[in-house]
Amino acid sequence: MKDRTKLSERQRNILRFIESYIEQHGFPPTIRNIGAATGIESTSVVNYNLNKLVSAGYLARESRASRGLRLVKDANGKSGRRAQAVQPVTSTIQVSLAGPIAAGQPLPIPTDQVSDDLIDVLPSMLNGANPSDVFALRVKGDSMIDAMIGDGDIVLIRHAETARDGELVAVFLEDRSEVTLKYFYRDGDMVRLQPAHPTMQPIFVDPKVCHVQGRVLSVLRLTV
Amino acid sequence: MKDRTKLSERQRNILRFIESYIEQHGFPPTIRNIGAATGIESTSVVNYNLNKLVSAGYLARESRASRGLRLVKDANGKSGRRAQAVQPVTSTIQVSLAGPIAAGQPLPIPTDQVSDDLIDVLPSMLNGANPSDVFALRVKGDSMIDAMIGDGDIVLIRHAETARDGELVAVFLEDRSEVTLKYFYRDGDMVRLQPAHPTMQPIFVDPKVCHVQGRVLSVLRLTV
DNA sequence: ATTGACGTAGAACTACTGTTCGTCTACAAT
DNA sequence: ATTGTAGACGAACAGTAGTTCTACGTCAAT
Repeated sequence: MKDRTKLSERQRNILRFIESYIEQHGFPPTIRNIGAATGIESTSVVNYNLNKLVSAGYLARESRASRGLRLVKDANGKSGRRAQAVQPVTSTIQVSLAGPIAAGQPLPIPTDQVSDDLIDVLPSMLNGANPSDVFALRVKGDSMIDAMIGDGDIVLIRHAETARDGELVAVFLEDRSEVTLKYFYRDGDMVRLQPAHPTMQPIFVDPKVCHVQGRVLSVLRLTV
Repeated sequence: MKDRTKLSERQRNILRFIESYIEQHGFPPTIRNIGAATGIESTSVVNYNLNKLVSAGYLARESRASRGLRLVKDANGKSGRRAQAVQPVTSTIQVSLAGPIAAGQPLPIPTDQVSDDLIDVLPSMLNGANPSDVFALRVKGDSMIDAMIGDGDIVLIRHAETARDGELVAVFLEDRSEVTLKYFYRDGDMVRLQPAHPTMQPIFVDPKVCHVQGRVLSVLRLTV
């Protein structure tokens, strides 16, 4: 672990100032704020020392973002966090959380509503999908239990009209007029919808009456 | 006290976004950040709503300072929110991802190993648990399918020796010498372990031979 | 003496970001 | 129909703030 004594006087001052500034204001200072407070005339010098502090593991910076500073360790070297050199500053993505799935009702189109609940998800849960194509659905009831999805689970779905074999999709079945989540397979001229539970029988339907609404990217369950 | 219902949907979204942004980044978002996240095209509209939030007592702004925002009350109207400065807040929490569950093998103790895989999770998935008590487990095989947990799922578990009724726990069963995930209930002198699937029968075991390893906080599934 | 690493300066440059302003719509009151 | 208000939009503007570049001095190693 880096020793605090390796920091120069200036760097300690800077660190101390950032801490107190954040405490006072609720947001970090600018480079020029720091300079003024620590008697450094040149912004480049502040910048230089800031970068030093980053290397030493005390700070994280967001490039080009004004006030893009974050304390990682305090001036006493306490971090409470592990090695932390590569702490990925992963940002989360907000996707709209549509109301509970109601049987017999097609899934909502996410691009329309802007005003419903939002949840944060990790980019990794989107599997590379465009965030704007993705929406979340809170599952109500146990009708999806065959797909190992239970009451209260949140599923992330990427809008799609088509599906490939083996994908877990949300499909609207005309004859039952309901939406369910099933594994999708083409089987000759028909579509086979396979529940996850091995003891359950698959459903065979005509592609004409089976409308794929989207593909399930991931499932989130908080067992509260 | 101002009523939260006086805020428009947009304003609530904005507030929520600011909160999560600060939590993620350690500093507040810009007006344009907010707009992008809440679907507002115009900076002036964001500015307008920001001022509304200030009047409503949810925010404080520092004029002309970029990212000059500070939360005064959170979106639920709760103030007393600690100034949120000194503690570096990281967006995601890293928990160690232990190897696959192997039957007959007690769960590993997370505090020991430092060097195994880490995964990022959202703080919200920890349900307030202390991150250092939490570890992740990748489930192998379909033995947990009764608990709606399938092959490849990742479960977040908080270490615990005891459990309360209704909690989904990881238990080590001496007589079978295996670890499984089941819903935990005390039933007289015995412990009833209830599978999630309604058609499955519960297991009754003696508390002496049933060791709770931890409580499942959440389940994560990426349907790749 | 020469070199190179390190810290410091100053200033110019570019980008980022808050502010302002004219315009537009919807809706209720006049 | 007219007016007023709240909310929204987009573009332009100006102030703010990070980055880069050149230069200078110190100090230890060569």
